Amino acid sequence: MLRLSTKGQYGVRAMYEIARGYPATPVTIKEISERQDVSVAYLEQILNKLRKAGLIKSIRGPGGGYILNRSADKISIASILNELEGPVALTSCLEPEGGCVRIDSCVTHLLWKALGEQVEAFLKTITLKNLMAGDFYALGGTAKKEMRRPVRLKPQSQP
Amino acid sequence: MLRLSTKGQYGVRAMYEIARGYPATPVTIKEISERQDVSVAYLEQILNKLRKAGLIKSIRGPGGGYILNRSADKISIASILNELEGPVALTSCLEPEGGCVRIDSCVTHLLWKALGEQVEAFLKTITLKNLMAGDFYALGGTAKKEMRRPVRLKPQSQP
DNA sequence: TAAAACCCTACCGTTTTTGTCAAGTATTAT
DNA sequence: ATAATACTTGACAAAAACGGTAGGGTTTTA
Repeated sequence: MLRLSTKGQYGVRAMYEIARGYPATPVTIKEISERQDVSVAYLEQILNKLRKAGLIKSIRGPGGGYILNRSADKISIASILNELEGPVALTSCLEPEGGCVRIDSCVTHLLWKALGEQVEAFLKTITLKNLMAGDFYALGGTAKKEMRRPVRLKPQSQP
Repeated sequence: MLRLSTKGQYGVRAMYEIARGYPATPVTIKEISERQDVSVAYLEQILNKLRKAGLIKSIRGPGGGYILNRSADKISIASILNELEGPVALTSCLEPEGGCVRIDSCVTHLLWKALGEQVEAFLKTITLKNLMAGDFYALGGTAKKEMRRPVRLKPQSQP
């Protein structure tokens, strides 16, 4: 469940490559394509969106390519995915346009909302810099035990 | 991004209705259908899976219906969604069968893995009982501020 | 002025989702 | 017994989303 589209995945990986050239070296689509094994045409679509969103800027002509529009520690994974896949909205009710007729009677509404916020908060915390530095690996290792109870509910009355 | 399928959504809502009858009153598909506004035929598919998974059991014949197989505080949202949508796997790499060729070189692999674990942990914490009791609303209200930093990364060196 | 490189939009095959339909089988109240 | 209730199962189909491809631009610079 909860699959991330390839667009989002490729987008983050592309941003990673672009970040590696920052601030001096523009990275071409072709280079990204080769390093991350994604077609040029598909990358064009993805990078176009990211450029319009102001996350990267492009330099045309020979010697051109893409560079970050701000430093890597100022670009969160959330901001990348938001542009490519829209905001986290686990149900159609929670989409910006809304449109849920039964919010009041819907028991699960707040559940999905809370989960969405949890995810968004997580992704906001992590930046391209984290991804590059690999201070990320802590999550898979030492922090694992901690991660087993990341939720703050009122204490449950369970024996 | 990250849409939950209707099967998962309806499944949780159906379980909620069944939980309301626990332990004395079997709840019929028709009742669930009316209360949650989901077609009987579709519910049949969903409840079938949940029954095979041992979350509920069915009682046939007149007066029959579905009842929980164990108490509501022993059934997590995660267990429901897992049966209906499979485990959280944000990328195909992370599916049980695996199949990722480039794990070593994939910078984002651990990121998606960590996020998936975060989500799963969240859903495991919340039970049908929480959903019914509404001690859930804390998440939308008071706990909101807390939820803005649910991630435990090593402190980032950001000024 | 030509090559490098980005820019844009349309389209299309496949898969997944979201169900419906039809024909069962089991159980029990009467 | 038997009719009514209710679950069980598998096939199938419309519609949406996904995952790209194709092919034509435009801009910049060596």
